[in-house]
Amino acid sequence: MLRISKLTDYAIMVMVELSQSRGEVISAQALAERCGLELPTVSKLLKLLTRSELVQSFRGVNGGYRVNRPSADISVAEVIAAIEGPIAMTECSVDTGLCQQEDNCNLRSNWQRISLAVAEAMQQVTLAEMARPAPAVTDSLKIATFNA
Amino acid sequence: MLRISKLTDYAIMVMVELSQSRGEVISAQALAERCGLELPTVSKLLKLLTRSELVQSFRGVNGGYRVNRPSADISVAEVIAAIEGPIAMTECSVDTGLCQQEDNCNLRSNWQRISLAVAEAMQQVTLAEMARPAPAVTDSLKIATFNA
DNA sequence: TGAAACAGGACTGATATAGTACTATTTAAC
DNA sequence: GTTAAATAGTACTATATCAGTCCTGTTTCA
Repeated sequence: MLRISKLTDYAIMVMVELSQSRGEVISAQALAERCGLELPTVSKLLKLLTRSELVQSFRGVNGGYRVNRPSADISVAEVIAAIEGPIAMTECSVDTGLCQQEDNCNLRSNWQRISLAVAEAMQQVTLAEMARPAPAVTDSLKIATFNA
Repeated sequence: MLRISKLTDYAIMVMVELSQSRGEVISAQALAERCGLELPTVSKLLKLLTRSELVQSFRGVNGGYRVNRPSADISVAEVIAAIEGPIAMTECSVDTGLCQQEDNCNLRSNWQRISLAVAEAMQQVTLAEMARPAPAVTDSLKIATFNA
């Protein structure tokens, strides 16, 4: 169903929560409680988010996590990439040898193009926007025509 | 990584192949050979595609499958939906009770909005386009700003 | 009547995801 | 210095999904 994983969904929740207390250092425990998630799960996410430098960690007593950038500067795409890796729709012809028309298989380049469009869409949605209610449907993200 | 399943990838291959012989009835066996896929796999896909009325099936000797609509009228979104079900990014608050801020949880509506945008993007890409090489990157699918 | 082909469902194995646990390291406070 | 709080890293397990296969039944043409 073309969906992101539960963990990524959680990660957005955690990031939104964290970025609403920007500058403040918050422990994984506190975040878990605020988000209604399990501590081990939240810890796992925060480790990944730290590696991608979306959050900064502080060890020791009174340690925790903090976002540095304002939430309007952090895109959903960044969070997805931190948890799931690069956004791509298919491995398509990665494991080829299958497709007999390999040479004139145009699917691959088209999939890449679609992936790019989706990635761009995600890049334009910030955590600040995720924290607010979505505007009316008529204001939805719009996709320009695919045709050149 | 936000990807469609292998089966959906295969389904696009099969549909592109089928729609290049529009009007002609082609057996699952023949399609499997042309696409370099296993017969059982292709059969499975064709059954799903038939249920979604993307293709028409004919039983008995000399039976097979056929697309009725021209490839320019069939979108990638339709094929994805036939195999994977509706396009949606998250179940988000489907299994809630987790999120303590349920009432003012704005994530859900935003995810729906993003899903809608992605679905629209897929709706604009036709099988005819998938069969051709992708235009230059500068002509990529573009997503208009998320902001109202 | 027999063979070709699809329909439907069930089953199995592989892979990915989700969740958990354990050990090590860091840091502040007393 | 010792202790407790907290993150870092890694490994493990269970579950769910996905991919692939197979079997039985039905339809249709020759």
